[in-house]
Amino acid sequence: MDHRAQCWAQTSQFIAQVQDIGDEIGMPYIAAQADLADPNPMSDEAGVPYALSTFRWINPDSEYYRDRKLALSEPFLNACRLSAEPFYFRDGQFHMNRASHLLSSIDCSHIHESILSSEAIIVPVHQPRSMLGTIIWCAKDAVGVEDIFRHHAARLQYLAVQLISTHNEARGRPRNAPILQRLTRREAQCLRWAAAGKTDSEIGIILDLSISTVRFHLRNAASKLGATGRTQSIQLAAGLGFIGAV
Amino acid sequence: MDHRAQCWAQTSQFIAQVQDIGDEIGMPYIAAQADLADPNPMSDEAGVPYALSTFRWINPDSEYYRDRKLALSEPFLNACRLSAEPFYFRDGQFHMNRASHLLSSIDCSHIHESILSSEAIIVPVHQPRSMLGTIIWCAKDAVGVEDIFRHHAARLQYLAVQLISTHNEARGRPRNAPILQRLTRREAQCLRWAAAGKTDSEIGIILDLSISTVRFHLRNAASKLGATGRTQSIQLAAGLGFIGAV
DNA sequence: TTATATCCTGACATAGATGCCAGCTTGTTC
DNA sequence: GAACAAGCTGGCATCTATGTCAGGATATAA
Repeated sequence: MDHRAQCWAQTSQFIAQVQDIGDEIGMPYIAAQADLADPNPMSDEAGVPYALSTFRWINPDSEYYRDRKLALSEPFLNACRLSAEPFYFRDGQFHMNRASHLLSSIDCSHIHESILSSEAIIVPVHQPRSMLGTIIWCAKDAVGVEDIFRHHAARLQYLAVQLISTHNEARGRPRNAPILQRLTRREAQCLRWAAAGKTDSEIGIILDLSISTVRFHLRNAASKLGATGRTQSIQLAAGLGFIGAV
Repeated sequence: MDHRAQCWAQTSQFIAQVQDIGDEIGMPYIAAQADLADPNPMSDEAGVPYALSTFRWINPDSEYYRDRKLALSEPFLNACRLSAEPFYFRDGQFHMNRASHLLSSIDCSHIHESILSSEAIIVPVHQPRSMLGTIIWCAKDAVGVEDIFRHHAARLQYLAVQLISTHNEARGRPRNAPILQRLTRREAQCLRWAAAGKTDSEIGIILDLSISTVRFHLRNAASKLGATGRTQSIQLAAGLGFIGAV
């Protein structure tokens, strides 16, 4: 058995575990997406959505997984974009194990109309190369999600990360980079300011370099990253963590 | 007590937990960095590095945290860039709970010279907005990291994510976005191809649109993201998971 | 019907990025 | 001293992106 097939086999084991743990904790309705930017549902090797083959949903008749706005309700997705931690949904709000304002700005007022669930545990999965996925465990009625979350968040998160990582490796997407050359200090600095939208001449002023030098460093950085042009450099460097926070 | 102070207080609790669990599992030497792109060590509210105030290191005299190449040995960092899952280091190689080729291309031949540890558990923490952090638990001598990893990886990962998230919220970095407008299908498509380094006219050919239309969508996307210019749009969209995999 | 959102297209001028050429300094190693 | 790497700078021609103006098509919901 070659490696890809092995990854697919491992993936279906993780899929089963995800459903099992959902049944165990009383939140058996599950939505999963390895890449939120992908309009297609997350599917197995044969192209069958896991939502068909394994995962159950609150309303079994709805092809919820085809309309991602319904399944992975927009506020849930946006919350995933902003949080690295797992969190849960109850009483129309997001919560986690600590006091946080990260998710307080998200408008949840229309969730109940689109997702027929009162309580849910959401695990965002931020991945290399700027890929973002999520797994959501839902309950139909109130099951005391706060306690469930406190006891199982760590397991759920680790399982979610493993499933999505394995699934991605099986799909060969994102493509794994063969080499990783070291970026010099100057190259990283120029990239960071370029990502902030600065022009070459602005970067030159900021770092006290001439335009030519800024161009020199950006060119070298692009070549090390295997990128063609500034935008792709930014995309690759950001996805590998070379750029960092604003 | 205001929210930021609360986050700082919570952060030091997590810091203590990280050291405690390290002692408990027999891997008490710890290196942490919330943002790999930040040349400064991870520090508390007063600016004192956690490496000074709390964490221990194998050689207490070395100011290892000042030289990140030494502390967070280059191959460790590069492995973090490529993996969303926690993994461990033993016998000069990286391993995880499953068969994976993700980290096999990384050259580890010079690790023993720079990091005086034979075994380590590495938890990469991929965060929103393209920030990447890590926490590394090390042992001086062999302690059977394989079993430790199998039993504690989930706890370690959840703790690492919580610590780094709280620390970032305390620092107010990355800045939390107030609003998140929905990107339309076309806007997302144009962004994706722009991130791949395509020019407006190339995107037009790919999506069968005129250059004007491509420009129209990219302009709208930039305005929704609060970005000025194409490069910043890419950086923001990538960091929020709108672009996805190659 | 009237909004509203999404989507589509064109023209023009200016600023910026890119490809290509060349040369310079500084420090290290042999 | 010679050879080498890393960093730094300039000029020039061309392509690309951006700002600003204009117009219209289609569909869905109130």
